[in-house]
Amino acid sequence: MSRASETAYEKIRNFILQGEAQPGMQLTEEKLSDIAGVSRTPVRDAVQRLENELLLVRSASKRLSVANWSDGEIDEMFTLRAMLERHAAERAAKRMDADSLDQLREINGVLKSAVNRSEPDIGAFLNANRQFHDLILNCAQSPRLSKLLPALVEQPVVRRTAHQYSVKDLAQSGKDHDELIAAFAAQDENWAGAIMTSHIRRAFHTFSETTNNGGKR
Amino acid sequence: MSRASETAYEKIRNFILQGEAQPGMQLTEEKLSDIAGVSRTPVRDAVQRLENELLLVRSASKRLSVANWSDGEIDEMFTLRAMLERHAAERAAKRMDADSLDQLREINGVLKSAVNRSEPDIGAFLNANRQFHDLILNCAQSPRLSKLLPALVEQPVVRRTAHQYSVKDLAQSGKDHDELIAAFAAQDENWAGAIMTSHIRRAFHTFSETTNNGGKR
DNA sequence: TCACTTCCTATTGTATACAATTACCAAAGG
DNA sequence: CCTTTGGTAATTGTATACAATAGGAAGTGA
Repeated sequence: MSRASETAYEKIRNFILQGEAQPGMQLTEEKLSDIAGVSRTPVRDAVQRLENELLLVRSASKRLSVANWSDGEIDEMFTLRAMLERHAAERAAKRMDADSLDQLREINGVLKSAVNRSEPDIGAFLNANRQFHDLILNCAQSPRLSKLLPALVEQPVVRRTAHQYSVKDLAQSGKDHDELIAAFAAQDENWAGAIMTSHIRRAFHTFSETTNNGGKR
Repeated sequence: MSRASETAYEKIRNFILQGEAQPGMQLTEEKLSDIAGVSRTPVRDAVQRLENELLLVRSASKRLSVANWSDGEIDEMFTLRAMLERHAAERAAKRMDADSLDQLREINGVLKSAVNRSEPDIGAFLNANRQFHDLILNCAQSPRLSKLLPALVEQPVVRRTAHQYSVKDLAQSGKDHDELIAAFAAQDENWAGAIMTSHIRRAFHTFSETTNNGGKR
């Protein structure tokens, strides 16, 4: 995307995710253009994107506010994400080529080395994890899916959990990826789909525990 | 949404769906603002929405063009739609109240009366059908789902099939709705989900036949 | 005190002018 | 004949001014 529009998106997004904005907080386009340092025009572009990702919501009278997720809605989000990522994994398993497999292995290596050290590097972990899932999504070769999924991934979760992962959770993620790679190598779509499903379920479980929302499904 | 922005959305959408625009055709924001009769500002809003629905696509250099779906992509769209609508039906089955049930019955009545006449009223049928599915989506009470699904429904299909439905297909749709209503009344989520899945599959099959794309899955 | 009306203000929506980017084409050089 | 390079026109991106609309506070009457 264009420069101002993109920086607006990123700055507003960080503003929301990294704690400066309270859920439910009212915002105006002008405040956001101050934050982003650009005029309202690109801000409006960014806002529309963030509305699609449901990070921002508009009241009946067009007023903007920061989304405020209920536990039930977060649960639902993980459920949908599990459905769609499973589907992506299934498609990817049928379409995976040797090059992509190698890349997956490499990314997974980075991910593990970020975890296997005295002080795990959460940033590097999250980054590699994202790359891993993005690559699978690409291999699925579905433009629709590529539009739908990113709006579901990560966002409302990052702020609350980024510094709360346990080493055990991080290690489990690496193991899941190992299994996924094996499933892709075997071109076994059912296996890949099943692993992906439980992978996301685990992510939800981790989320529920670290945020003490009861972990009910 | 706002007036100009909304009319722009509708006019451009009609322009695409009702045959004036060829798939792959290049467009400019200025042409679109001529079509819509408003300035570029609201047009850009509308374009962003239509990009999300994948009716418009942007080339690497930001040029706009009308989407051109391959058979495989349309297939994929129906698959995703089936997944999400099934999920919506399952949730709706657990949350359906007496009022909504009555409304569903009423809408279904309208739908059938649009079909059971010497000259079926396709417009009325499509309208009632849409209302039916929208109501189910509302009952599912999932903001995420309500964002994701509408971008998948109907669009790239309407133009090619609107006047091609057979009376048999239309009648089958009414029967599916009967079964869905029964499943909702019984609050049987598995039943509702199963019916919805085959309902969408049938829609895809009908689509494939009437467009002679081979109907391969 | 409560409801209702009426302003004023804050906020969003739209148009337009201008800046920046990109494509297109023609001319030059190999 | 092909490729490259420059310039120009077309197109998208951004800022700003203004219009329209919604919210809220102050005032009025019962």
